[in-house]
Amino acid sequence: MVTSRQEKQTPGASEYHHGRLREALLDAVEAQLPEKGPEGVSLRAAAKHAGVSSAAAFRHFKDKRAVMTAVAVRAHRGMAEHMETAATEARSAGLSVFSAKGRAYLDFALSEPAKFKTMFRTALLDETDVDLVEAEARMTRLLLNDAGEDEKHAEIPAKSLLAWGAVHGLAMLSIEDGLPNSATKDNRSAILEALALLEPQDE
Amino acid sequence: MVTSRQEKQTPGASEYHHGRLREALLDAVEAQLPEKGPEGVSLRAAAKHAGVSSAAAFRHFKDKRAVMTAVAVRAHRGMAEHMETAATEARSAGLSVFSAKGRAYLDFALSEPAKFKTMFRTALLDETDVDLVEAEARMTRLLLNDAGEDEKHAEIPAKSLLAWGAVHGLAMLSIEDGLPNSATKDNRSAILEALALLEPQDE
DNA sequence: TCAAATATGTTATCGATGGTAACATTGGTT
DNA sequence: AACCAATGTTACCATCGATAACATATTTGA
Repeated sequence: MVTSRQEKQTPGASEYHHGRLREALLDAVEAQLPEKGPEGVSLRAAAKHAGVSSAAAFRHFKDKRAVMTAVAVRAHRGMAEHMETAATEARSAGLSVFSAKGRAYLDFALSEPAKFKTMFRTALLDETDVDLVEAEARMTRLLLNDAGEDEKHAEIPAKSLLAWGAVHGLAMLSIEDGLPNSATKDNRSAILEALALLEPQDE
Repeated sequence: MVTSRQEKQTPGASEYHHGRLREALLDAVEAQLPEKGPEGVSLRAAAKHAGVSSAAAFRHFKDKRAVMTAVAVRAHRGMAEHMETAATEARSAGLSVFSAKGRAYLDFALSEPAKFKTMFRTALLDETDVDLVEAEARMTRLLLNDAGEDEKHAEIPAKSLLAWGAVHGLAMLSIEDGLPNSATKDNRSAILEALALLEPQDE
């Protein structure tokens, strides 16, 4: 199932240039991700998948780190949209936005574990990349209920930090098989039950 | 600072055999861990560090996975002892064993981040290894306050699961730079404050 | 005791990988 | 039409994990 090079509109046109190699490479890396994991992906395999030579990737990315960073940006954006959708729906349905976000976070982590891991494999990423910084900031805003809008250096409330850590930790433990079998039987519902304890009940 | 091969007692003895190569290799890998990370360690570098040829490692380990598994076992045991010590001290001092364990978990993660990460990089580990299974079970028992002793398939209380996830997630986020600067300024105290919210206050 | 068996080293080599240099082709600009 | 930047190619390198064939030490047991 090798995705052949994207053809130009003009059928007889030369195929020397790919046309959208950058995106094709990112697609190919994402396709490897579930099976190979964030550290196991190969640029050469991605290039071959895109129907292009091994060295071509370096015309679009400085190095492998730049590729992984772009993949992480994609993942961050995908997760943010997933969470924003869930939050909007919950709001208009009069349900808890808090637990909707938590459920969406967990949903994404469990359904796209490799993308989720990639987002946090900082050793593979260029954390100075502006797109990545922006994507991370968007996630942070989402997780903190846009509370920190006043200033960048606002203190994170302990309760928010706790909730953030809990969803993240349970998601991570779940997808890395860090929980014993008893919890793994149906960890999604068990985790949601645990997170429900954090529901901000008007206080 | 290359650690030369361990000498035998008899000075004139042949140096063809190392004597404790297995342990020396694990030491060398651990030494690489902080800088290279769990996925960045090299068996060849470890062998060179131990003063031995590249292929020698495979006389003591089936493959790289077996090496990383042994490192993870060491890390699990180290962390378990750290937590047990903290728990014992808290108990005899009349302090909260719960928060002592949480603090010890966080301590270990923050002071030995690479070892901590290795423990949860399941893609690198052989999870069928008996030593690893045992070490993980010991950690699980510690985290669940030995509550699950009745049976292996006991349900984990939601509160325990929440606390477990929270410490783990906050530790992970902290060492992977997943928290914004505001929380990173002094994340240890901020995290401990967050965890304090979970203190089981007799209820 | 000493010879065979076993354990533990070594060297040579393989295939895959990320990365670079030198060159080729294309398409846009003027 | 001619140039030039963008984007592709081939050839090559060092490093890595892994294996095979061989060398040496240690242990075992007749």
